Amino acid sequence: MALSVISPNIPSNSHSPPLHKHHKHHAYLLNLLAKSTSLSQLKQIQAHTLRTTCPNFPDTLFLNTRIFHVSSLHDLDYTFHLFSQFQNPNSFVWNTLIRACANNEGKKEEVFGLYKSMLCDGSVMPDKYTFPIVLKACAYLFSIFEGRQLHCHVWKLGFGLDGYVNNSLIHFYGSCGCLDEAQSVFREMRERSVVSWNVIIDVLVRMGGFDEAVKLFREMKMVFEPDGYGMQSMISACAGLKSLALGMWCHCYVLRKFSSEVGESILLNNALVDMYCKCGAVDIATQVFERMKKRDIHSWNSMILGFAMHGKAEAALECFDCLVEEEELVPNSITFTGVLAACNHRGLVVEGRRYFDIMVNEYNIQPVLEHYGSLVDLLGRAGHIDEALDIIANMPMKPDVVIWRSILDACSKKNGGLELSEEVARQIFESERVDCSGAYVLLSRVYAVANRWNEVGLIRNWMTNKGVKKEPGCSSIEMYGISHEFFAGDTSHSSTKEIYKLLDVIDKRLETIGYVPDVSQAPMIDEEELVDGKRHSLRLHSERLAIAYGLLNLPPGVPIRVFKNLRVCNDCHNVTKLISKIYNVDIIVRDRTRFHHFRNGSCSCMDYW
DNA sequence: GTAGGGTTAG
Repeated sequence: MALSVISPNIPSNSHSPPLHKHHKHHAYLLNLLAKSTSLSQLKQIQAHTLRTTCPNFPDTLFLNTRIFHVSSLHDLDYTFHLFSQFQNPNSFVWNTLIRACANNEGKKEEVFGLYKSMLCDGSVMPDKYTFPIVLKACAYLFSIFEGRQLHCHVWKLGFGLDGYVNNSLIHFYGSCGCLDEAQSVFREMRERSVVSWNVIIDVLVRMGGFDEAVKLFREMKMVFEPDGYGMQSMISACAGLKSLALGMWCHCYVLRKFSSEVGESILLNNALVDMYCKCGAVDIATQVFERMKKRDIHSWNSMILGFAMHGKAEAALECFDCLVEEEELVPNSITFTGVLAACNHRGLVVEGRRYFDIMVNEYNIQPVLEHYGSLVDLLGRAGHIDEALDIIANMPMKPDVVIWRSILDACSKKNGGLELSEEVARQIFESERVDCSGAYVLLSRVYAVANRWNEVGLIRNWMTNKGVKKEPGCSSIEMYGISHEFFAGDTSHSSTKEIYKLLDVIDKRLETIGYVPDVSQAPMIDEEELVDGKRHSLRLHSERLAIAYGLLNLPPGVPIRVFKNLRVCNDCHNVTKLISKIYNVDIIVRDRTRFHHFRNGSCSCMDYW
C-alpha cells in the first residue's frame, strides 16, 4: 500500500483547503519536520500529515519523502517499513534507504544488494548521489569486485566527471589497497577539489608512501589552502617519516591557520600526540595531550602507547588508571596492547600478568595475537621460558613467527637452551612465512653465544644457498630537516672518513674504560667480518654510524635522535650508554618497537635487553 | 524544493 493512501480517513480533494492555505500548511509541516528530534515526534508529524493533506498532491509526496528521510536518521526498521509503502520510489528515496543501511553497523553488507535491487527495479536509475554511498560501503568491506563494477556503471551512466563520485572512487581504491587505480582516477580528474587532494594524500599515507604524500601536499599547497583533514594526514605522514622538524612545522601551521579550532579537534590533536610520540618527543606529546579540551579513547591509547614506546612504564600505567577512573571511556583492545607493551618494555612481569588478567576478566576483551605476543615476550625475556611456552600451547590461535622469535630471542639471551632453540627455529622455518631471515640470524646468535662457530658458518651457508635475504640494518638521523641514512658497514656517506675516524677514537676510549665487546652481536655483513674481524665489525652497526655523524655535526646540548629499522642489540645498548656518558650527550634511539633514551651512562629501557 | 565525499592506534 502506498504511503499516501495509508489512512482511510484522509480527506478527499474536495475537502482540501484552498491552494494558498495549502502551501502555508505544507510549509508549517516542513518546518516541524526540520525541528523534530526523535522518532516519536516524527510519527506525530506523520499522523498529522496523513490527516490534513491531500494524498495525491505532489507536495504531499514531497512531504512523505522528507518524512522518509528523517526516519532514516532514526530507525532502520521503520525506514524499511516506510520504504515498502512507496509505489514508485524515486532515486532520492532509494539513496536515502541505501544510506541508512550504509550508516548502520552490520547492515553494510546489504548495501550492494540494495543497489542491485535499484537497478533491477527498472523504473529508476542510480544518480550521482548513489555512487558515493555505495562506494563508501565497498571501501569499508574491501569489496573490490563490487567496487570495480560500480566504476564501470559510473562511466556508463555518465557520472565519470563528477567530483564527488571520483573522490569516492579514489577513496574506495585506496582502502582496498589498489594504489595504482586510486592514483589514475586522481590523475584523470578534470577538476580536483581540496577533498580530492586530501583523499589521495591520505591513501598514500595509509599505504606508507610518506615521501610521495609530502610531495603531493606541496603540490596541493600551490592550489589550495590545506584544511584540517589534509593537515591531519600530513601530521601522520610526519609520524611515519619520523620527521620532527616537518611535524613541528605542521603543528605551527595548524595553530596559525585555525588556532581556535585546533583545541577542539580531537582528530587533529590525536594525530599530533601520535606524531610527537613517534618522533621521540614524548614530552611535547604530553603537553598537547594535557591541553586537549576533549579526549577520546584514541587519545588515551596514543599517549599510553607513546609512554610505553619510550620505556616510561609508570607513566603509561598511571595514564591507564586515569583513563579508567576519571573518564567515561572504556579501554579497548588497543589500550591493552599499550599497557602490555609498557610492562614488556620495563620487564614488569607481575604487572603484565595482572593486566592481561584484567583485560580478559574485567573487560571481556578477547586477547589477540599481539597481546599474547607481548606477554610471551615479557615472560621469555624475564627467563620464564616454560611459562611462555605454556601460554603458547594454550592460545586459541596458531602462534605466528613473531611469537616464536620471542622465544628464540629469549633463548639466545639466556645463553643456553640450545635444543629448544633449534626446535623453535625449526618451527619458524617450517611455518608458511617467507620472511624468516630474522630466525636465521637469531639462531646463529644462539650458536655464537654458545661459541659454536661451525654452526654459525653453516647457517650463513644455508642463507646464501636458500637465497634468504637478511633485512639490512639501517639507521637514520635527521639534521636540519634532511634525513641521513646509514646501513651496517656503510661507506657511501659523504662524511664516511670523518665518521670512521671518530669511531676509532670512540673505540679507543671504550677500550680504556674496560668495555669488552660482545662478539655474538656483531652485524652479519659477511663471514670474514664475523670470524676474523670480530672486534672490527662491532662498530659497523648502522646506529653507531648515525650516532657518530650526529656527534660530529650537532651542537652540544642538542640530543641525537636516531631511527633504526631493526632492534637495538645488547651490545649497542651498552656502547650507546657509554657514549652518552663520555660525550655528555642525550641519545634517543628508536628501533622497531621502542625508544631508548640514553643519558649519562644509563637508559630508560631495561638493562637486560 | 529535498542528499552526497575523508576518521587515526599495534
